Amino acid sequence: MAPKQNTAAEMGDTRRNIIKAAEGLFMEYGYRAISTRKIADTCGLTQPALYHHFPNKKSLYVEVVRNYLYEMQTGLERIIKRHPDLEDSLYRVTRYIILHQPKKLSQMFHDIEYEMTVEDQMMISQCWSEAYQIPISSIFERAAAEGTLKDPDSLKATTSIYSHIFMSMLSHPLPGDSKTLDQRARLYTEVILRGLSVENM
Amino acid sequence: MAPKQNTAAEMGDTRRNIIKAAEGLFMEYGYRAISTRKIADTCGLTQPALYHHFPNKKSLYVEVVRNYLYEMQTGLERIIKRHPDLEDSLYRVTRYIILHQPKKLSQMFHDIEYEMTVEDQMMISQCWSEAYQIPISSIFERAAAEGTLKDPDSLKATTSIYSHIFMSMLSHPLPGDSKTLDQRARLYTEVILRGLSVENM
DNA sequence: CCTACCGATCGGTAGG
DNA sequence: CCTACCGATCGGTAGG
Repeated sequence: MAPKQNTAAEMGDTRRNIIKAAEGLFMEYGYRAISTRKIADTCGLTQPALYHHFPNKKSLYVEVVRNYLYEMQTGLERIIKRHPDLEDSLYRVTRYIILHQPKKLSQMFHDIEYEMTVEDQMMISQCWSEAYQIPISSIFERAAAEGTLKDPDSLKATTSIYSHIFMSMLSHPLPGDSKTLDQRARLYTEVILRGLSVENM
Repeated sequence: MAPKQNTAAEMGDTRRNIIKAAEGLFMEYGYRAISTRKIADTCGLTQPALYHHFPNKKSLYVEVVRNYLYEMQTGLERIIKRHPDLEDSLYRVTRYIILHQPKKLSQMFHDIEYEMTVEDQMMISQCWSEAYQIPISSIFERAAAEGTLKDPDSLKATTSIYSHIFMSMLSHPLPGDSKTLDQRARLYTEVILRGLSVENM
């Protein structure tokens, strides 16, 4: 019985399967909590077979993150290009992020900070910046130029800090699951743009 | 040579030392990433000695979280009782939380959700509610009664959701370390109360 | 509170 | 892509 050997096309399929299975597991439970055996089981492989596609666990994780961030970047850039209005753009971006964000984005940050090498951290933080920071900051930049946004200098901030705060708001899902996606997105947009107080100014 | 045996008072000291050492480690690196040996080393003990003070790793973690949440509750209640004004109160609470919050609060949530038993989760979520949710909601409740806060119903929300969003904003520290504590707290207070847009209403 | 040690599980390798 | 296996590390226990 010859051991199974796949064609190049099948290899590529298997590789994509592994990345998608690992994405779901890593993002929900974290890097340390997921063993290579668990990932292999989910794909219907034995654990050593993973090492035919990736040199080690860490580089599989890096591929998962790169792949996820690239998809997010593509999605956000598409929305922002098509919707120039500040509130409309923020609402659509919020919807998109809530829908596509892995359960715990902060889990991902933690794993990158404590489990990856410095080189990987730098590469990933570049991808992160291109996927989230730059697209969202560009919304605020555009609005600041139009005069519909508070001048960042007046708050001793920047549009980059604005986008950081906005992303933070979205990173912990609201507890009440009764609300619709639309309601959640409208609530976040309202709060980030106009705040909670009644008397404005 | 008789093995070392401590008095009851010394036992209590050792216990507190363990909790404080474990707090720093667990909150920064996460439950799984910190071994019982690492905690013991930090306290100058051998690993099996920990089991003289706590039945297992999980119950030590639970004590760490309870202790942390209780200190936070005391601090927040004291501030809120003394400062009735909405903006003033939020500013002081923000300062206090930034100063006393463990590096990654979301790390704590993840560990509680995935590493603790359901019974411990229920007990801790009770403590969490008393430490954060109830005190911060009470600020918003008071302001809503005064009419200085947007009616939660009008946004299909509640003061509890307001406080959840507010806490989310604070849970990821701002990247630029150049800003002072005061600047950070003022920025958060401004954004949560009045938002980022210029035209209000 | 220590020394000595256990069974389980981990990431990764050898060899086919 | 599989079987078989390694060294390291983990949480926890025995016994004094």
